[in-house]
Amino acid sequence: MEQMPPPDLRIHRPPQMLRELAVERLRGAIIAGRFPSGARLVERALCDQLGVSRSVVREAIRILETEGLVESLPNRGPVVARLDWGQARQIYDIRRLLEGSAAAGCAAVADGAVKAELAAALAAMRGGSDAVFAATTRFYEVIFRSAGQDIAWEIVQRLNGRISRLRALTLAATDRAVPGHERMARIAAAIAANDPDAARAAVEAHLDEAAGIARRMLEGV
Amino acid sequence: MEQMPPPDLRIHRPPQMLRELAVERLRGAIIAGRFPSGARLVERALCDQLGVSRSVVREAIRILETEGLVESLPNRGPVVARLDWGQARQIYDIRRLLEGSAAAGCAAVADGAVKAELAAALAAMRGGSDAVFAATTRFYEVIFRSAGQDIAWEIVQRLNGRISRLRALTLAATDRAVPGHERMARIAAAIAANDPDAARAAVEAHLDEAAGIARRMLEGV
DNA sequence: GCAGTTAACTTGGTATACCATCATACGGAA
DNA sequence: TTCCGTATGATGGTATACCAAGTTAACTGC
Repeated sequence: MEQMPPPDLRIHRPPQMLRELAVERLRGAIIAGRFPSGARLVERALCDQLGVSRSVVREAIRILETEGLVESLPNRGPVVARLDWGQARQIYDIRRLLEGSAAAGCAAVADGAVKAELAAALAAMRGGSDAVFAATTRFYEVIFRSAGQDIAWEIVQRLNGRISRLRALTLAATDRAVPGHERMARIAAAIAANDPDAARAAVEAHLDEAAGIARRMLEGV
Repeated sequence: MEQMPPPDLRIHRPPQMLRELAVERLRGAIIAGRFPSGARLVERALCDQLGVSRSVVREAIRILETEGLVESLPNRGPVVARLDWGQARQIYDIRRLLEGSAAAGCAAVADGAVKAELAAALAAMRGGSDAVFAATTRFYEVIFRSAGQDIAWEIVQRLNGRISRLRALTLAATDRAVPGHERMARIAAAIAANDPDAARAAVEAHLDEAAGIARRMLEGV
């Protein structure tokens, strides 16, 4: 006999650990530019601002360090990492390889469900910049996961933290939302047509454009 | 007139932080198989074994977590991550992309100094497995750095932590040291000839062979 | 034999204290 | 006045003790 599934009545106490929340807060603040490049991250001050203890702050900083958002100088403590065009170029190059490969792999195996999810993410991109960000993330996650490349997806997400700082400025300066949507629609179309080469080319075109914008912003300064 | 480079007289006080030492010890122990897959990493026990305090152990575990060597279950604590062929395959795929690109980039720009360093690393591979490991690392570091791909090098190093666990078994089982040396010599030759395509092909052949060995080990079980 | 309770252990988190180092500001001597 | 040394404070790094919540396992009573 099939039992009724046990109803999930749990209080849903945040299963997220305090340190994860701290990481997200800090990462968000850095990406949003509330901590400028080179700013010192004073532990005790962060404890007050986040309302957590030093252990949590320190572990969070270690994690952000591995993401390249923070770097610790000996005897000086952590500071917000600087981002120059040399680094951004490398990151775009790596994303070009990884996302291109994932899009090709996804196009090779995409079935109806994958295509529907991509279309849904694309449709969800109407709205505020928060919705755009979430939908974009979802879009790429579907591509990577369906291509069976979870580890590459993790790497790309970590890399994105570093260059997401550019997005804040990009969005503030130019309204790139519409062309971005267009580019992603082209990627989705190539995947819908199960055309790996076209998918890779679309991804690379998208990234080349983004890299160009980043370059103008970072080199112009 | 060329000035003498300023002599480095610094006392060289261990600039390494305790936490870095702990990370290296733990990583080494996991790679060497002293902590089997799935084993729980009890914080207080590690404090005793490493002779450091909980703060250090916890931060070290966070770092190993981002390397994929450890994963933390809520309310259970950290355990040694399991490595299956699905993950290893993904890692080899990513290395194929990144190392292939780096070798091609290196071959495109390599000058005499780079070629000499590669030859030196190759020569240093005579010796115990420690020397082989160090020389191999140095070999790839030269390739990535000379290609201007420091960030990709960091990523590859992090990924390598995960599959280095295989190397311990590989070396124990088969003596792949000699063919490995041969493969790397072919990479160095392609770079010495400034032939990017050949360099990429040599790297990919090397990795395909390594992936094949890993597959037989992980799928056979 | 089995169910329910309890006890021990572990974790995540916090607070606190201590030390070494670095930067700065102050004060005295040439 | 200027320079040097020192006192002081801020900061990071480390260690230790403690608590609440959860898991695990044993134990006990039926």
